[in-house]
Amino acid sequence: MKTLTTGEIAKICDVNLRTVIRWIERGDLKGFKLPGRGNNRVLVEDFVAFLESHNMPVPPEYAPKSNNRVLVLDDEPAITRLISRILRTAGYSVDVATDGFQGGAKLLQDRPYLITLDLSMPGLDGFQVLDFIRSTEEIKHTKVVVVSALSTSELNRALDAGADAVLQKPFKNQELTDMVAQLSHAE
Amino acid sequence: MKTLTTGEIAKICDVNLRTVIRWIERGDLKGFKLPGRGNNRVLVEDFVAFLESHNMPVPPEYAPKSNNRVLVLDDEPAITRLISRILRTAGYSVDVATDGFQGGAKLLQDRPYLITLDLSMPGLDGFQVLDFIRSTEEIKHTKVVVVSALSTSELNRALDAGADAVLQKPFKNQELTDMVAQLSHAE
DNA sequence: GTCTCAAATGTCATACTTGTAATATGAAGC
DNA sequence: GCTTCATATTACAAGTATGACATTTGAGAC
Repeated sequence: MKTLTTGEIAKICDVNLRTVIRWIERGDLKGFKLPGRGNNRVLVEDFVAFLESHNMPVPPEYAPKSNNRVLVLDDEPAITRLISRILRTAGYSVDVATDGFQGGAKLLQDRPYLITLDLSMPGLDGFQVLDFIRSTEEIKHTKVVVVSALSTSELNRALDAGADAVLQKPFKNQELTDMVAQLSHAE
Repeated sequence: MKTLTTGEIAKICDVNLRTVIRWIERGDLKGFKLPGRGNNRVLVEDFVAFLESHNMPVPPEYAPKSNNRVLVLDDEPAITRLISRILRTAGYSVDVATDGFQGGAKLLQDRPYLITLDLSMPGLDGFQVLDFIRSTEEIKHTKVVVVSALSTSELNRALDAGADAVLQKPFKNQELTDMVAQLSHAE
């Protein structure tokens, strides 16, 4: 549970420490007090919410949605290695899940900006996964890139089911990076 | 009777260990000393009371929670229906996941108190799931009941891997409810 | 433009809290 | 026995809250 002190916030916002305390007292910034003399602490998430609600710049290290966090979900290690190498080289922060359980857990735990999804994993229906993602509030905004060797008509079905993009195997490195880059710059 | 060390509390509150000791010395935080060198210990309930009385954030894993939320993970609808009917009748609030992705996602989304886990789901290695749960901070405290038709030796392996209890199929209704009840009242 | 006023923010001194570093000692594991 | 790790202790450094007061900022009014 990472917290910030008034001094740290003062430096980040380039204001006086006294001012930060007043923000907290006034209720503009949510915080709490330590038992001792009542030193203030602010949860990082509350601080970021404060910054955003006032259109203040959010320092990159606290930006929650750095558009470059990607989760690769595929059961074949050869594929995950390939994709993660390509995307890492392109500057993305890549995490890998090799089964459905890890995939679902990491998606909700880390909230990556984008996920690459194999449509045909053993014991896992890709369309069902797509549907679950789109109907779950916490992750419905996740960009989904379907990577599959299935036919074009199946891939179109994936687009209908809510995929943001599809990539037919085999693919060229640049096709993948272009696609991910486009989705990352979308908003 | 779960207790916390000063180091653990320091991490949770994001303060220095020295500070935690001062809180205890000053009487802000109720604790007691072990005989040896006088290492401090704090009851979880006292710690939570301390947090609440100072309006400090309480980490979800210590928040007073209803011990009756259960997630059933199994790919066979017949099994999920059976288990969820039994547990619902026994008064538990039951959610169901029929594939690994849903299982992982719902575990991290809803943080149920207990999960029933099928060891042999298609495309999903139950031992790997167990390992993932035990090594992921947010959910490592989840009670895991393995339900399987596998041999006793495999079930023992599951216990070694971190399962809190195992249930060999076929089982009687009461075996399941007894087991879940025992784990729910464990702490 | 500039005057005025009010609100917000900065400055400073003081007292208290918390962090840091080094060291010593018990706890836990082998 | 030994090693490794976490914790307690000490003394000191650094950070923070508070109050009183100064300064800046922005919005009207003229």
